[in-house]
Amino acid sequence: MNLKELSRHLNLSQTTVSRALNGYPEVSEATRKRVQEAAHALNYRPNARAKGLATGRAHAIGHVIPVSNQHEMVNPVFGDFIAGAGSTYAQRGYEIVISLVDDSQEEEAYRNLRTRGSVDGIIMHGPRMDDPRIPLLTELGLPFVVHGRASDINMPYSWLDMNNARAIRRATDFLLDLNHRRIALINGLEHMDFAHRRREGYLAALTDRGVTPDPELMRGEEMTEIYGYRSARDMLATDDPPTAFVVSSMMTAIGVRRAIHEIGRVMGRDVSVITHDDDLSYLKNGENIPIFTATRSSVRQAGVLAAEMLLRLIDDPGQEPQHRLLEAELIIGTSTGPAPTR
Amino acid sequence: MNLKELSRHLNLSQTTVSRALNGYPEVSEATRKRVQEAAHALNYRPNARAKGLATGRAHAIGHVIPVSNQHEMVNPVFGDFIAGAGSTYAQRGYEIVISLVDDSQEEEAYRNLRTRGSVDGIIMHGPRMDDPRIPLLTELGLPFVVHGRASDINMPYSWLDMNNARAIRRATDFLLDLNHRRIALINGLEHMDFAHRRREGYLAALTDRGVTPDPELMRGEEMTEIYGYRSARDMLATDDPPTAFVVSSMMTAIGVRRAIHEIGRVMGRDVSVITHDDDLSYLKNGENIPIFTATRSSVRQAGVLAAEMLLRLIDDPGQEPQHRLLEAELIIGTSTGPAPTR
DNA sequence: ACCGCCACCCAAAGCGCTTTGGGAGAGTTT
DNA sequence: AAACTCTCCCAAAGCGCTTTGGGTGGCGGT
Repeated sequence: MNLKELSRHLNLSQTTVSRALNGYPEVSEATRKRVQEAAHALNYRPNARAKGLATGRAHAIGHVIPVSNQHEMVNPVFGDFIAGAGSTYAQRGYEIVISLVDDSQEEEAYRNLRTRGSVDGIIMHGPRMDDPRIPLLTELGLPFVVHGRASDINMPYSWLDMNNARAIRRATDFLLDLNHRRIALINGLEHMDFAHRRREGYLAALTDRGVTPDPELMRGEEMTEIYGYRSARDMLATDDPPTAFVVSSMMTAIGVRRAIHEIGRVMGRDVSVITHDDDLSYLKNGENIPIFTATRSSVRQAGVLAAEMLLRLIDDPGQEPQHRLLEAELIIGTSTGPAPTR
Repeated sequence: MNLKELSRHLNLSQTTVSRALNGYPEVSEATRKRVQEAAHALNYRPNARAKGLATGRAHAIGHVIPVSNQHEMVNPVFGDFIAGAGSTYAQRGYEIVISLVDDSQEEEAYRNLRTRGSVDGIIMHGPRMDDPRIPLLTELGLPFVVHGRASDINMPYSWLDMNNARAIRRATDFLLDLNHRRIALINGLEHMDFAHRRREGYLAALTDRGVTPDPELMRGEEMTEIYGYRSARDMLATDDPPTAFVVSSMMTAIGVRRAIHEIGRVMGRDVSVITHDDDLSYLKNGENIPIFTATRSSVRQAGVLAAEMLLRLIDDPGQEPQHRLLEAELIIGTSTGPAPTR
């Protein structure tokens, strides 16, 4: 059932039917109703491609997610982010187009989305410190919102970020207040902007209290469980082990916990752990009593807000770039306690 | 830059340019080369919508993922599956369109994808026992592949599944061989087909050895960490606690482990745990020595294979429905050991 | 010299929608 | 009654491609 058939069926022109369905005023309410009913009854749905061709709008949003083939990883955070964004899109009738793209050919992917016209806007994931994608997207002229920021880029662009520096700073301060001085940082890959900022927050907290950061206590890798385990195990086996860990993700913190358990220590008593918690749906940080003391910020919510921001940008393109900085909440769990006195 | 401009630039007709670029034989190799070079130089890329309109093919695959709004969960397995499928699509120039859909309006979503013509085929996720989507998709006539199966549906359709029954049966047998008799099953939601089959495998293993299944030792919920923790904690606190757990996901097994630790028991010695492992990229089951004894089957690989199957179906639609049953591998880790003698 | 056959190329129609630029008829002013 | 003004509706062009149905010129065969 297409427009032509429907209009013939109604003894109306395609113009009128199209207008009736799209809410234009040049059609009487009586006919509009008649058209709508017929459309519903005959199960008519406009063809998306034709509509797109005619209007120049794809009614779709592109999410390009970098898949570094060395790691073969897809960020676990992505599922929840997209779920949040998706709920916003759904309300507005937008589709989600996902491109999984090898690091090496990201530029090509973005250009493709642009020139092939498959999307009206893009959400960019996983920005690095000096991310070339930002100037590229700006040049392409396609509306986009960055989930995160890029520290070394100072051209204007729209972003939505969590205050990583402050969150980790608070976390570190929390441990310092508990008299910890040997505090390890189990960070994400530090060419990623969020990880860089977290490190800055960690360092600032330490130096402000006159604690000299120890390179032996700082790591930055892909945030797997194994990585947390390995890092904690190694660090705890040294002569001067950390008494506390600041960890970049729940998944990794679980690995840290495993290492602590393995050597018969008790988390929260012998060794403290504080982690960032993205509030993932399948990995909630406990129920009433949180497992981990954590800085919490819902990535799902970030998805909702980023999508709203992008749709605003698409709706009127003349707008200034928009920004939104989310603050993490500090959740006190049972994984932290005063530094053990020797 | 569009076809018209490009062809004018080359002093050729649109027809010839189009044919040259799409590899039709009616054009001399000399002109073809000339056209290709110009296209590349001028950064020409055909408009996807126009191409789609003309050919009737969207060059996109739809993934409709159910988002039960009661749970507000997006399956963590999804990220890896889509990464696998995406690598296949990328090679063939297909895009991924994702619809996140509330359980209640799934039918509408599928009909939409069909009649709006945004995709050439669909991969269906999370089939339930008697899933109405299968007859619906068959009726719609859109090629589709189910990731999983639906036990109560006996019409033909294409699917790719893991042998859930056998995997869990092997897992249970493994524990029985170690002399465990009080074996708990921490399953997924049992209206999901995979969970149903796992339960069948578990029950078959027990009854074959003359062990009467105890309803107190069987649970089925959304596979979060918390759920694993809570279930194990409760069961271990009873008068006749299980000595072993069969768990449906790594995430949940981690929760089980937490409960075991919490009461000061040692996993693998006091309490055994065997889990299914989807081999998720960010949650690898250890490195050389697996943490958990597990039945392993890569969901990423499943994504690759399902995508290939679907593309075959799209390429020649006259084909019979295809099937593929993957077997899980049994990985021996340190989380299992002989049943403690009282 | 004629015919037929390739090899190459082209004009134009068509995919299913939106949108421009009217146009007919009823009602209102003057 | 003529001149406007609305209100509703329509025909046709256009979005950027593919594809149908030729056309043209060169070559070999008779």
